[in-house]
Amino acid sequence: MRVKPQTRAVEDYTKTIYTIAERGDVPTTNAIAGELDVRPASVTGMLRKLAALQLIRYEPYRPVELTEAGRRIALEVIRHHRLIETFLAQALGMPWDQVHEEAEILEHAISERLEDRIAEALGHPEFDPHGDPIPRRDGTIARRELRPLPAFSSGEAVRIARIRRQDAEALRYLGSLGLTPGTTVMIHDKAPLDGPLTLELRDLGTSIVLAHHMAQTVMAEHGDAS
Amino acid sequence: MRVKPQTRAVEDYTKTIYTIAERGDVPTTNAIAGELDVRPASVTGMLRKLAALQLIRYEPYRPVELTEAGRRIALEVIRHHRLIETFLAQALGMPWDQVHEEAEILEHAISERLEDRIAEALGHPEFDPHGDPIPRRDGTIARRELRPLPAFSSGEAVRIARIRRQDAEALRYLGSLGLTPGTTVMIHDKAPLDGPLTLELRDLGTSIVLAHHMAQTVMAEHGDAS
DNA sequence: ATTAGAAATTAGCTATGGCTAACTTACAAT
DNA sequence: ATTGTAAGTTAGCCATAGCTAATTTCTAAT
Repeated sequence: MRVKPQTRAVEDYTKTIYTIAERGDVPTTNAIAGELDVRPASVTGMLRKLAALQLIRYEPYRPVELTEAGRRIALEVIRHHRLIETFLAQALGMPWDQVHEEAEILEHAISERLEDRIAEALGHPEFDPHGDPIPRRDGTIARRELRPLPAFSSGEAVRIARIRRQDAEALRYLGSLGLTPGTTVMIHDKAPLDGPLTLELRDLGTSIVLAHHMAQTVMAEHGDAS
Repeated sequence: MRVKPQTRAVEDYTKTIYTIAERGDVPTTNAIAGELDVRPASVTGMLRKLAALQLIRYEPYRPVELTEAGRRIALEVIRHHRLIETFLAQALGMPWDQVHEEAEILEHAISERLEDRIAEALGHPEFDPHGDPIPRRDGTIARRELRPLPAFSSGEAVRIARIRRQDAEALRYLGSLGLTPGTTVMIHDKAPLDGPLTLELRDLGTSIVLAHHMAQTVMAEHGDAS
């Protein structure tokens, strides 16, 4: 999975293109600029460079696409990121709403040697504290059939598996409700017209109400499988 | 001890100036260039910038001197570096000859928040795996009266406290002989004219021979004190 | 006092990756 | 077919921090 020395910008752009595509959006100049918090003009410049490096396929005015080489770099950076998040949470007890920000920087600073050691120490985890899959060294990724909470029906018991958010505030909120990966909840009620969901925490027996747009970011699977 | 956002170059230069002065050398343009592996012309440029930032006092053609602000930055970076080394060795079992290289990069990537957590997890250590003192958050440093091995006399029992080297090869060599901080050795013999030292490892009872120039980098204190 | 040689500086260049302002292109609505 | 608007690109700029080559300064030896 090793490629060759890359600048931080190259790592950030390939990673961003990958994650935009992975969540089903289109990796346009504007989308990338928004994600990286730079101006679109700067993105155009970098896209030309990435294309020259054969990391993306790029036609002006068209969305970009990672090449196989680009994908490998993206996955490597994401692996770094998610392993670091997992390590910070498990080894140092850092709260799950803080680990993303730290990993955002450390992902560029960690060596393969150290990465291996961390993966080893953690027992080669497949998922990070948010339930995001950690790409394996060979570039493969664990696949799961997850759906957002509102896609389940009232009465169903589901196991929360992944939170598709990384902003600290939302994570703190969800954490305070007990909605973390691994938790099993019962869909008690779904208010119509994209209204809030009422959930029952299986373990505590308590009931909570969650806005539809928040529930959309909570991915789950049936029952308390695996 | 917090100051303000600094570039990596600023951190590297202030740290380098500090360590050159700390080991008793004179922080000249050439010395800094050698340490950082850049050309002297580049150093001159950076020195002008550091002076503008009030981090050093600088007169052309003269050695530089850190200001109080510069010293604070240097100590902060060194604290990062040595805490990371200690963490990598203790928490991840990384060998002491590898931790320097990793820390060299991570020292610029770690947040104060994470640093605090690491210090906490380690129980606020005062020394890193090489015996180098870890500056405290308030900028103070543990002081010890150490002397290089050849400064002791035959027959003396000394406790190794610090290795003034960071290259992996020398560290691996010393480690293979058992000469690590905390070990107590007996100076068995000193060959004249800067000849090799014969040492006896107290615990194992084995005898080893060490070149004078290597022994110079091994700092120790009397007996097995503290 | 002069001068050779080492040390340091200056001048001018490079690459990276941002930015703004001005423009071009694509496309949807008429 | 035309045109307005949003999206994207180009041109030209900036800062950072490196480099080489040429020059200057310092210092120690004569």
